[in-house]
Amino acid sequence: MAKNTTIRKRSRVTLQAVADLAGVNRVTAAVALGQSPQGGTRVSPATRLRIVEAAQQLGYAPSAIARALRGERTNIIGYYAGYESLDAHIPFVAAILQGLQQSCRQRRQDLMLFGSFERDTIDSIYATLTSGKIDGLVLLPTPRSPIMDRLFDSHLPVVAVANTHPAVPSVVVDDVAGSTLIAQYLARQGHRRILYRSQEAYRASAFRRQATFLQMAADLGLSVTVTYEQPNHLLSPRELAILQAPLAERPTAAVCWMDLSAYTLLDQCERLGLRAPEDLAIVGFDGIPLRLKPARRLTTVCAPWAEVAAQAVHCLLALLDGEEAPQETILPVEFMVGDTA
Amino acid sequence: MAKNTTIRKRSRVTLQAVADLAGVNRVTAAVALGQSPQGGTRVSPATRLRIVEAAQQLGYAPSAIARALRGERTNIIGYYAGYESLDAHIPFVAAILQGLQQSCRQRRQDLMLFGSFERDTIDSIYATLTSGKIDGLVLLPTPRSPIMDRLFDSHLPVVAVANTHPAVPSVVVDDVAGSTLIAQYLARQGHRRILYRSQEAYRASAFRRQATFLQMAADLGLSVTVTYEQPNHLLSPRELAILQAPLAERPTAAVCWMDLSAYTLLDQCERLGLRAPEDLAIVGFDGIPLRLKPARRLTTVCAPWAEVAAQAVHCLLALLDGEEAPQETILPVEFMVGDTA
DNA sequence: ATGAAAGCGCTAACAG
DNA sequence: CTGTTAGCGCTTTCAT
Repeated sequence: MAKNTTIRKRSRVTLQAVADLAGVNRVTAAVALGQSPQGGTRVSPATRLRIVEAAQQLGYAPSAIARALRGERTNIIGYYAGYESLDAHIPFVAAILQGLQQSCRQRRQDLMLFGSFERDTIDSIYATLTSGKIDGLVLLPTPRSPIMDRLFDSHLPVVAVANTHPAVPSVVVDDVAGSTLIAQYLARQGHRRILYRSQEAYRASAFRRQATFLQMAADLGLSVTVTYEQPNHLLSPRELAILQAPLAERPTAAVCWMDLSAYTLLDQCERLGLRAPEDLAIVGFDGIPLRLKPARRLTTVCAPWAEVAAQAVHCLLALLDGEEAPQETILPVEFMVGDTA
Repeated sequence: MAKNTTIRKRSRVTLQAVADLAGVNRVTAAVALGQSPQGGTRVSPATRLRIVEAAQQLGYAPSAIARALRGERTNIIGYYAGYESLDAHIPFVAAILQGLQQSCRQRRQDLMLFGSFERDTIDSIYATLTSGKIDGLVLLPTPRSPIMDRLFDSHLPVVAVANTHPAVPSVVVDDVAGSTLIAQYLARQGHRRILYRSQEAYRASAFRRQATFLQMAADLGLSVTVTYEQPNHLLSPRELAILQAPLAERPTAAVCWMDLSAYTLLDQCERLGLRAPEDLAIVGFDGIPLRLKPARRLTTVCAPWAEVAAQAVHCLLALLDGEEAPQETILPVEFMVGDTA
């Protein structure tokens, strides 16, 4: 019952075989079948027909590898997100992947995904990335991946997404506008004491959001306390203390640097008996439409992450074609009122 | 202000360059640097050292493309899921991607993702897949992709995940055990009239779940009505009618062929004023732990999809190494009681 | 309109 | 221990 399978060794149908069957030279076949410049004039219609038929009959498929070796271009682009950041369960990641996948297909590029584990050495990752399989890399700069600096010295073209990096062109969302909208909304709702929930590691984007928010809040006369979430998004002792302070001192709203952080806060607040938005208004940042209805519709700033990824692919291809790419592309965001603030 | 970037043309450091610098022949350098069989004995320690230093100095990275052309092996494996089935927002897909990514990294393979649009022709997809960039393919057989049959005629090694396909080895979860557990649980809870929510298109796995459930239900004396969900998982008019029938006729439990379907049902029931589980118990199938707390904790069968993907990679690599692969690998599932049934 | 030559970067097989 | 030869499949350039 347990039937097993082995494979016959793959024997590729080569251009030579097609040429032989059609009775012409390899080159003639190549020109007839490929999308060469002189394709139209070079081969006579009759020969071309013979060649095409031969190819069809043999099931010829050109070898992308040979082409790549010859042409210095693989038409593969890579995505690398640093340690552990390739978890597609995270809506942000899923959106990026979606955008990459679609734009790659549109531009006839193949997409290669690179993950890595903690234990992988920089050298091994660097080697993988620069082995020549990919023409260029879309990169999510993360603080924990010191690979970045190595990469920027290499000759591999790189475009950053979501976080800027001084050394390469990047595609980001309008963190300034997003944070401004949040501050204005909360001020308009009458909030005066705000908790801003940030994160330790330096990320350009998170930093911009925070800096902008603090600036705007100051302008609007809001008082802000900044805390830093723990790695798992859980509440730190300090955050606990702040949230359980006497009513008159306690913040009435919390702004989180990203949605996941906000959802966790929401969850923890429920356990503490704090209702949102009555006891604590909660706002996030990301706003990806979810397949699965989450427990609460978060008030947040919607960022077009898929579009960010798509733009990054376009930039990368521009670079590869020797064109210029803008150092920073900023995509607009939209404020979205949910039921948590 | 708008600084722009172009790239210097990539000029690869070749083996020849390293050899020249070290004052040896290309081949000697190749042997010294590569993981050749005679690596240990062939090159003298002194020469090797010179070569390694030269390589380091020049920043030599071997060309994976050239190796692939030479060795008939790219060490890239592909994943293809048919039209539109590469949406990482779907937890199932995310889990598969996760499993692929991790196992690929472990086995030192690179992972290439193939998506496709409705408008892509079979030929173009087929060409992409068989262009020689990948050594083998992990495939999610879906009813809407007639590419399958073409692929199985090609020489590209394929392993199917989630759904069996007669032509290739496959890795699936234990649909029989899962459906059995569900039927037994519902019977034990005292349910007698069940709605089984299936789907039209033929999927081996969905079919197994349904057939098993019907069989078990019959054995347990449950009466089952089968409906087929609409493409968007929404309720069909017939389903509406059934759910709103008089209390004495109405089913007391609904079993959905997959979680997404169950979540949608849950959502719709709320709107109809049907509470779960009091008015209608709801059970799903998939059970992927979610990052975002969903509105309800679904009662479901947990399937180890990431593990399925990992196993598929192992199978594929076995095939590629000329070994045998089991025609069908079945991974165990686990029944998980949530708060919807 | 077609063919011949050369070479992308690498490595297995055989000399020396 | 090291070098030479040959060729993976393709395409660009030059000659016919």
